Amino acid sequence: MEYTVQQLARLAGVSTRTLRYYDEIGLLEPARINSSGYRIYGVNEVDMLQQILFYRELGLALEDIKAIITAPSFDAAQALREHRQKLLEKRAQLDALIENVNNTIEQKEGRSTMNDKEKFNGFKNKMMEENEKKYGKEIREKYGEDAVNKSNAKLMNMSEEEYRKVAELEMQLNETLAQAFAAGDPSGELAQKAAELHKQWLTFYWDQYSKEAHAGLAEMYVADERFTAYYDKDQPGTAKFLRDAILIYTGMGQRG
Amino acid sequence: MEYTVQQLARLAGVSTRTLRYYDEIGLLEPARINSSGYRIYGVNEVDMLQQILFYRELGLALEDIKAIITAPSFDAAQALREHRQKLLEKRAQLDALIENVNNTIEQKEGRSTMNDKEKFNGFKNKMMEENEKKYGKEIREKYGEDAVNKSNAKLMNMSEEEYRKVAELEMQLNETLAQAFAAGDPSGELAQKAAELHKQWLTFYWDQYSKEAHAGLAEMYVADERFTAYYDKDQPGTAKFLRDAILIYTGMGQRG
DNA sequence: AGTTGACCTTTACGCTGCGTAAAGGTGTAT
DNA sequence: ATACACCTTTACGCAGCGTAAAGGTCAACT
Repeated sequence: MEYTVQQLARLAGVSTRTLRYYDEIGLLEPARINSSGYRIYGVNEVDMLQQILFYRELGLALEDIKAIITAPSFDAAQALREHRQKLLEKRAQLDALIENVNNTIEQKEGRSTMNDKEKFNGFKNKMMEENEKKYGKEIREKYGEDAVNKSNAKLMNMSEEEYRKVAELEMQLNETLAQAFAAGDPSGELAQKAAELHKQWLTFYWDQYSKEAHAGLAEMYVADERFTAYYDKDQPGTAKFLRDAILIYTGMGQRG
Repeated sequence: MEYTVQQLARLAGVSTRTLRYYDEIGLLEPARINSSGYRIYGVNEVDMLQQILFYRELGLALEDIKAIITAPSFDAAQALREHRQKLLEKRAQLDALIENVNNTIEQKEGRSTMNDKEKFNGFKNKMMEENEKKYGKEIREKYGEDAVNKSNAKLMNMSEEEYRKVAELEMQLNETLAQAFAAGDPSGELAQKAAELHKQWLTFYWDQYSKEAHAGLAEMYVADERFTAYYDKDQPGTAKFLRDAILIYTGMGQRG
């Protein structure tokens, strides 16, 4: 099989510009050029491109990818380790940045700094935790025997790292939700993103996700005043808004 | 007070190019231009620049900074929250990348990398791990922002080969130290060799070595009982002995 | 044969935040 | 007068393409 730029591009899910660029920098040259000057790629090039895209997804620079795939004796694992080193340093920098930004925001808003536990507790308080478990019981009856037990086990079993992640997810969710609420459209991009974040957040507590259960919980946010109070604490109507967004997200809006 | 570009640049610790660029994009224009076309900055501009650099350190785009500082009614906290959102997303992406890279490395090396637990269990136990991190925090304060982050990154990044090396170094250190302790003289050849080995061992964990930090750690070996307990586990007094040897080795003994 | 319309080509600017010349004017001390 | 430190503007380069612009090619339809 032979392919023109566009055919290969479609096959691999990249743009034709990308392929021309790869040709330009000598990363992936076509098998041959036809009489009209068209780039013609063969099967080998398809394989090469797969490789290239694989490494690209790992975030390697094209120059590094070139070194890896053109020199057969090149130590790819070593290159990856060096790459990982860079990524880790980047993340460390990001962490420091986020810390600073957090502190600045808190300072600007006149709040004091909190430690992890306070953050966690401040977000979702004990009451909400109880509610979550309580709702879990209903899931258990509806969606399987030990879903709740697993959920609890999952919670108890959270490492500090996971703990941090879930707290972070919650922050993201709250922010996105607030912005989405301001925008006003539960089917809008922001609101759907909030629903997505809510799903991700849920998966920390629920062992298995289902659209039905997700939509069910959304309904409870409006039906149960304790949930409502929590989500409405800054902006009244947020719980309802979140429910609508989730119903749209799960596609369960038409049935209830 | 009035300043030329270079004077202001030196004052603020940026390049003159940066100031000209900020002028170019309208982020910070000089108070006036003198008859020769020189940029002249006044006290207001100094204050502005401080603000700009503050936000720049938080990683905001110059365009956003411009919005914040030029529009007095602008909600800086809101901008920061949106910025944080971006940072959090970036970090989530980075985490995913790192995961992928880790998996790829493992696969390529056929299980020759180890996870953190495996790395640590071999030689330093959990307690020492905590201590290392704890001391790391103090380094961070004393010797630079991200020394610790880099240190952790370095550790995560160790290949099996490097891991073996550090384990071997530790064995050598322990043996040499035991012999030196038996000999009794911290300035003696064996003790100094132990100090040297200790230094080499440290460089696996610290991104940059300095005599000051080395001597500081040595002091902590005596000051902090958890360190002491670790080094004294076979022969009481070993921690103290190692400290003395290191102080002599680093030439920092006279100051403490 | 002519004309679409979908494809192909090369050239080149734009994005971010400056670093780094290059080519030339200014200010001041010697 | 000369040297030297300072100032100016203009402009390329960096990574990895997106996005025109200006123009050939190929198959199909009128």
